Amino acid sequence: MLTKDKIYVEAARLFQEKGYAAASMRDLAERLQLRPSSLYSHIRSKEDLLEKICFDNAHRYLQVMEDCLQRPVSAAQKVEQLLRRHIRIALEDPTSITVFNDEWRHLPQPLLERFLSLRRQYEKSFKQLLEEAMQEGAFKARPPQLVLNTLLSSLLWLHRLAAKDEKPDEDVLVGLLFEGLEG
Amino acid sequence: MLTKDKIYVEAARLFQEKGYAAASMRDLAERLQLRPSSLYSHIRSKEDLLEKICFDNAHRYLQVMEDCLQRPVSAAQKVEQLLRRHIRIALEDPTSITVFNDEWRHLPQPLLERFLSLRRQYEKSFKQLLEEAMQEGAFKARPPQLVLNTLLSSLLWLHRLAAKDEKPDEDVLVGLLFEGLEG
DNA sequence: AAAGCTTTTACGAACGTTCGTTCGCGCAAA
DNA sequence: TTTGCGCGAACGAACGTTCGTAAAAGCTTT
Repeated sequence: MLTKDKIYVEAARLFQEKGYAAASMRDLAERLQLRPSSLYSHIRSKEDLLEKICFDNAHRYLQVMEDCLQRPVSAAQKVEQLLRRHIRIALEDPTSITVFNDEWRHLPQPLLERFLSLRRQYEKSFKQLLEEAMQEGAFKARPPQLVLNTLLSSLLWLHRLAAKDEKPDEDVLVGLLFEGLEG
Repeated sequence: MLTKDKIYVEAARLFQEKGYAAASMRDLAERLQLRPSSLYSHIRSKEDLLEKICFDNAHRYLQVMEDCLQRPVSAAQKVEQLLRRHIRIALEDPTSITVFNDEWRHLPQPLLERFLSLRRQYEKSFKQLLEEAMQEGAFKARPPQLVLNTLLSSLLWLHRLAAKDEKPDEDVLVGLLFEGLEG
């Protein structure tokens, strides 16, 4: 594995454990058995590490959203597929998801604004999909904005459970979330 | 208002905005129109600020839990009351709740362990209450541990909405969460 | 395969900055 | 006269990062 990639992986772990601001480049170097200055042969700055982790995951979620939207199934089924893939990501890669979820606010401008824009785009798509499923009569829960928020809160909570090794079963969780939607 | 109290209030705001590690005592002093050194006439350290905010809120939640548990009503009604008071706290005081919720991990040992112990105690009571309501047949959603986590994730997400001034209506939210429980 | 050249990587030392905090002084209220 | 508060100055520590150097690795030409 390339040193560069190792740095990104370990950085995600470190940011997860201590938070971006409390994590130091000297911490990071020690974990990689390097001197602090050596890091800069591979990366440009600490902020770059955060940037890559945040945007890679943002694009990952947006890609999943795109995949689900263009499937030839009902809106409700699209939502289910979206939930499943969301759950899988959070359970399989809790480390970088934690950073994506909790540390993005330390992005410097103008990256912060670009990141928030991607996030709004994702939430907008999600909300439209929920509204579609409601119009189909598949979901009774309302209003869409609040349903979206409770769903997202549960999905973005998963990485904390995964980090504690309390991974819930995907089918059970999907069942629980769906029952709440069908009312 | 006493200077000391002003410091705690402003510290909570600052920690909310920047996170504990990224917030500096010089920031804090400037917002209070004081020089950094003057802070230390009133407080002992930055860590003390975090400690007070975290533990005050932990005790607040535990007090609410105690109140709800000893009411002479059904378990399901206790849960409803608990949700309502939870929601009210998060919407009315999102600032200190954010710190309580996101920044506790920067507590130094042994405070961290004491804090986590309070948290476990709270979650244990909540879970027992949910199980009771399930035995009464009021709730169909299962398993208790997962229901607890989805509920807590929604409740502990509220402060983010409140901070964005998107406060949901209490009755609507309780309705949504309860429908999910009743299945 | 050996030699020469280029690029990549690791390093020690050090830079300027910011951090939390301490100290002693002066002023104002009690 | 004591007590409490605000302040300027300064401390040592930790921070992200830069720089020049030297060894290592890769490539090209013999």
